[in-house]
Amino acid sequence: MSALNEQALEYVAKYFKALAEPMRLKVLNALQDGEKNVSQLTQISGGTQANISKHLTLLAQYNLVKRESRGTNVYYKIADPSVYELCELVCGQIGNRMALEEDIKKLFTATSQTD
Amino acid sequence: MSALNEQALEYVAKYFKALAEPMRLKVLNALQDGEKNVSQLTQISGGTQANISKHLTLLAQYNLVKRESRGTNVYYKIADPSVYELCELVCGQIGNRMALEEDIKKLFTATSQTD
DNA sequence: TGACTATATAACTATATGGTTATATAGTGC
DNA sequence: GCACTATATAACCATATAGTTATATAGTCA
Repeated sequence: MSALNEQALEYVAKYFKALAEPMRLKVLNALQDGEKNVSQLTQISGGTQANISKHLTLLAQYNLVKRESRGTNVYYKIADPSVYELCELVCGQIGNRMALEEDIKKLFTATSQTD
Repeated sequence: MSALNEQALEYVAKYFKALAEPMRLKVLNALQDGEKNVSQLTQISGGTQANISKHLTLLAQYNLVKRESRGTNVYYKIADPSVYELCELVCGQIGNRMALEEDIKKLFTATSQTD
């Protein structure tokens, strides 16, 4: 990272920003076991159709998911599973190091190792 | 990540959010070769003192950096070097997969492997 | 064609936040 | 105490964005 210039930093920041939203993480989470269409993702995530569609559009813009229309449905899938490595790393860091408060610690130590 | 609940997702999202800002990445970048005080970081980053101080406060809240006062100076250092793994992963992903535009590709392939 | 379903988008609101300027706080040395 | 330096914070503005509602678009099937 040492030689990254301004423009590159902005790109990296934007990438992190795409992941910095609970609903988008939820969607990515739901896509772990394979592609799903918008209706399915809407139901799983508990959001509204419009909102999920917006998030999916954003995720697709950052190439985090791939879009494929089939009939009237649009299926989305993870573009690169290495995105989950990021989440694992973050969960690990939070679980191990950031858990100053006990209740937060519990959230992660109990659940983050199950993938 | 599969079993993460709402609260955990929010925490992960917040963590990503802490990294989703060019100036903060710049500061973290500047801390790669060891601790620095606020004045140094202000100069390196090119921001204002108040702004850098705000970013540092936020980074400290998320335990991304550690704070240590010595005299009138306050020194900050990376709390856990594994944060750079995240950046590496992201740089790799952007460089390899997200580089739809050639000019963006160049930003990363030329510079991101130098750490 | 028309009814129906699935998805995307536009317009809007409310909230969060990055940056700035000015000021407060705190340590050092006289 | 006073001057000086370093850092943090408060108040403010401008912008970005998550979510909502309503509507548009597009595919399917009768």
